[in-house]
Amino acid sequence: MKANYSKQEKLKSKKIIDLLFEEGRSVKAYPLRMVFVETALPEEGLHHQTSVSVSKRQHKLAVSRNRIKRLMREAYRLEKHRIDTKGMTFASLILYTSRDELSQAEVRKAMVKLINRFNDAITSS
RNA sequence: AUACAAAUCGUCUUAUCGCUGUUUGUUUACAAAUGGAGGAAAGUCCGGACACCAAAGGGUAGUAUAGCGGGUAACCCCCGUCCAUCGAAAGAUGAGGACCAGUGCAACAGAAAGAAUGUACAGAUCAUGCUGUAGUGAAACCAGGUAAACUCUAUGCGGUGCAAUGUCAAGUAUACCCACAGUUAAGUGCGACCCGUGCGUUGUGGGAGGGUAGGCAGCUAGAAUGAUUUAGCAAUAAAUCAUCCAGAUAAAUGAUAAGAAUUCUCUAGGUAGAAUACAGAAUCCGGCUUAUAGAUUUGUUAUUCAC
RNA sequence: CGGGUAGUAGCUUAGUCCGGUUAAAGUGCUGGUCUGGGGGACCAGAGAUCGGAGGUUCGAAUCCUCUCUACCCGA
Repeated sequence: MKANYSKQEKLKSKKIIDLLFEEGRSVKAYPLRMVFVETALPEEGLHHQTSVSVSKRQHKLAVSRNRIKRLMREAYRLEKHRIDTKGMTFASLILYTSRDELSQAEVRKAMVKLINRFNDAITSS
């Protein structure tokens, strides 16, 4: 699998995002938190759509929010081959919960941990 | 050495892996080529362009501006200049029209602060607040002061904003629109009020559509940028030549590695370590205001030293 | 993109429109008295240069300009 993260893989539907906050389950790996739900996706041939989010309350400057989101996207791009959806389709949203700005290495390490816990969570259910 | 003014830059290079606009080629997802944040993109404080709202009405109210002259598409902007205040100077700052149109206001002190009146001393006088000085106060004998007090004068301002607006496809209830004919009472649109003006309710005929989630246009070639010349004290304008320089939409512009540059710290051979500001386009321009590590250039002021 | 509200003792509010003598009140805090002690009541006291900067004025919490923070509303 190629290590890219293009427009088609981003979660954009407002309805699915509302569904996530109502019915989604979550796994955590500091400083990240992933909310996910099993649902049908608008794009054909994809097993997983995701999106990233940073709280405006915790990071007031647009510059720092942009930087954190870029780091999260980069980490997801490099590590998404670890995701195993077992043939089901999932939508998810990754949230950043820390007030501090971390380095790329730390975010990537957390992303690996997060994806492993996600795999465990959907296997056990 | 010090201070003042004006202007500029505000990390760079290479490799690998990605994101995104456009073009081309295969083909419907890849490949190649080529673009991809700022001086403030910010605050949203002013002024416009553009679009729609009945035709873009009249008056009142409201609101903004305020020496004089010029610049500009326009301005609460910019330039020149006079005056006032601050500074040793260069220079900086200024909502700087009118209290002989009217109304109001002035704590404390003071005889008296506005249909005013009278203390002490001296002088003058037939006599007297008649004259001067003192005293209170920010302002005191006069038809004073105060308009960032109401107000007056002059000038400007219709409203809403690209989620404007147009268009395409999907699709369902009669709440929508147009034309004609009759009706003029309530009501309602035109930012507020008054005037004025449009609509109205019924019938006939025709067109089509609310809400929801989308695609496309608007959407970036412009009061554009750079250079030169000319006019002008200047702001700025004109001419010629050259250039194309972000268009995302749950929202691109990034990550890693190596090297270089600048600054600081330790040590004094040079190595080692740390840091590199403020901050991220969302219709587009012209300003203002605020944030900003550090670096550079030009001009000017007074003092000292040297020649 | 557009519009609005608030900021004053530790906390909650007056005063701001229409400038003036010591910025007012409740609660909380500190000390004292009453009680064997606590609670409670009573008495006394401290605590603010009015979010920040500049301007107008003789004088500014109040008027004007800029700015910061928090919150709300509309499309």
